[in-house]
Amino acid sequence: MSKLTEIAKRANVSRTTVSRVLNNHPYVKPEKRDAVLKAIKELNYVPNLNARNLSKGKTNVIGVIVPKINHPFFSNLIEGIGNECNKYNYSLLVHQSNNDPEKELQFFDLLKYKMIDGLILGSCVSDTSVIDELSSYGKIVSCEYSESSKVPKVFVNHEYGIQMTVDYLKAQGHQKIGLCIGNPRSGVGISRKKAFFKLQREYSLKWIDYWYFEKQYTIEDGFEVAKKILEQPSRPTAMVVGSDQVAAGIIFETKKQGIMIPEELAIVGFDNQPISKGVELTTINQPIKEIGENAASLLYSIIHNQDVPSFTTLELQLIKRNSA
Amino acid sequence: MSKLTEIAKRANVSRTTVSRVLNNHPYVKPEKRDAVLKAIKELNYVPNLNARNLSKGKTNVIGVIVPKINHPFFSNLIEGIGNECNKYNYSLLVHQSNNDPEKELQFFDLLKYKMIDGLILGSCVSDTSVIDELSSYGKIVSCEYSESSKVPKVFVNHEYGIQMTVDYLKAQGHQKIGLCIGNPRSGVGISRKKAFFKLQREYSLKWIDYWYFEKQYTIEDGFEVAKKILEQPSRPTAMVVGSDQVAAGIIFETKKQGIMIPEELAIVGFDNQPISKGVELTTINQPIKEIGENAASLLYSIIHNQDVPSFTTLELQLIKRNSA
DNA sequence: ATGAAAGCGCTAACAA
DNA sequence: TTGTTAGCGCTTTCAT
Repeated sequence: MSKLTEIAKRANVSRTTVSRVLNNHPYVKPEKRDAVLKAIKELNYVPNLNARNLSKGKTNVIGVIVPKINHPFFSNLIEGIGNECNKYNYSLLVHQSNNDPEKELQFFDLLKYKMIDGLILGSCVSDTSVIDELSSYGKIVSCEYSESSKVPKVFVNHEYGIQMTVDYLKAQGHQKIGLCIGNPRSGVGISRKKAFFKLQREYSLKWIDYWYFEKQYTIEDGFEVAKKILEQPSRPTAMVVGSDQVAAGIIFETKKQGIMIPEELAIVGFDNQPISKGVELTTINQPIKEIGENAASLLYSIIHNQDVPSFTTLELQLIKRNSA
Repeated sequence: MSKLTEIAKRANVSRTTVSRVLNNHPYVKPEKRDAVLKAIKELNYVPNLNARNLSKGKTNVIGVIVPKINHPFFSNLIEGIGNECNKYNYSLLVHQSNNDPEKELQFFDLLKYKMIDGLILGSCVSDTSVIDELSSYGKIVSCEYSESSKVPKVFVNHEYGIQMTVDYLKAQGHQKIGLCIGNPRSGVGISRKKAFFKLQREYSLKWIDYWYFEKQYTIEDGFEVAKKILEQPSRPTAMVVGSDQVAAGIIFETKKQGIMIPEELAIVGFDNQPISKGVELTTINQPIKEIGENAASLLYSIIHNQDVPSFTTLELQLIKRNSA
């Protein structure tokens, strides 16, 4: 494993010159450059990034933390982030927190320890104070609403999304509307819940506590939710569901039991994932990939000390299909 | 940003001792250890992983390359790998290749450059020679069949999977069986294709070239495949589909057009993804997460110079539902 | 149980 | 345009 010094020797130049060639610096005479390149070929030289990282004080790696990779929302988000990283020649370190604050802290250390140049919070349950403190160690961007004023945020207006769906359902005469969300402690969960119950009171809709479900993420969770809804003595006539996966699960199970959708139970999802087309789910289109791309691009900017807006809001859109 | 030297000074010990405390080495007197710990607290010391990585010659990071993160198969695989990484305190660098050999090479460099301690090939289109050469720079594990003898492989027996489905369909009297796969150049694609056509001839099944589809990955791709099948002058009576997503898409579209499944068109998928339950898809269960976990665990072993089997085969299982 | 000293391999400020 | 030199911050061998 030959190192830079050997290249320098063989090419009869200084290590600096070799380094310059490696980094495409100007001010290197073509002859020398060629000599270096030749030596590199001959000795089969391979640079060592750890040395470079240490010396430069950066790694060209950014991290992203999500509860779980294998969820369409997050893998979509990561795809967007990853695409953008490719553009900048950054690598992407992915960590699953499982919504466990301990695991989050563990990953945050990588930012403190200079292993990553920046961090994207896909979703995060840690306190604002934790994020605030962390932000003094490195650059952070959040993909959801956060109280922390030190972190640029790129997200969609979940309140507005909820408002669109509730208004839409109300306009169709629904008075008994249930709610099903994912993690109630994440930024997204908090916004949606708050928005829903605000409207719920404002419009004086009917309400029974067991019309509320949380921590539901998958198609299979949807099966269970559907079962619970259908065995309730007093059913909602419509459900606002924070995830297309869960919504699809509800539809599958509901139809299986012979209940008509939307006549007996209307469903509105969230995300406009491919599956929603399949089950003809009315849903809120959310530009997930764009959120990821934007987040990565913002992070890149702040790493390079450029100013960025502290809020970036992307548009939501109601997609009408046949489930409501 | 205080560094190790300052801790040493403040605690009145050598840097070596500080390092020992940091790394939980034995042979440190409790008093000294406490003094060091105290200094660390007081100075708010934060270690620098790049320095450590350079010094130790490893990073505790492994990489995984997949065509696309946002596909249930791969995000599931990554989840498994990620879970296992958490156990070993390894971090996971994820890269999307888009099945582009260029992009693969780019990522492979990280192994050469010592940025990652090992590499998992989720799916890869590079030549065996590339992988062979790469393996002299670092540890690699593949999650699919590969010609390279230098790389331990953990995978399922795709030939057997195909055999099970074809046998199952044939036993039901199907003679016109179509095939739909993903990337025909990946290890998985090659195996499945070969196995299918072998049986196809062996059983003297009927065949028309337009019963074959490749590069199909998503639900939406499934819509298109279905449309194409349904407008064919001579349709297959059954389809073997290499992905539950695509299979689900085919089912959605087919049903929409009022075609009966499985009576008019039988479908068998592959993966046993959650969606397959929803659409009642007959499919081959593939322990994706376990593949990921196994791969990560093997990689960990070979990084630590332990011997591992060069093939690890996981079991496949036909899950009968209502689509065939 | 502890410390001195020699790395790990590359970069960059400065001088020439 | 090039080289000298002093780092980057931590680990580890070896001697004590």
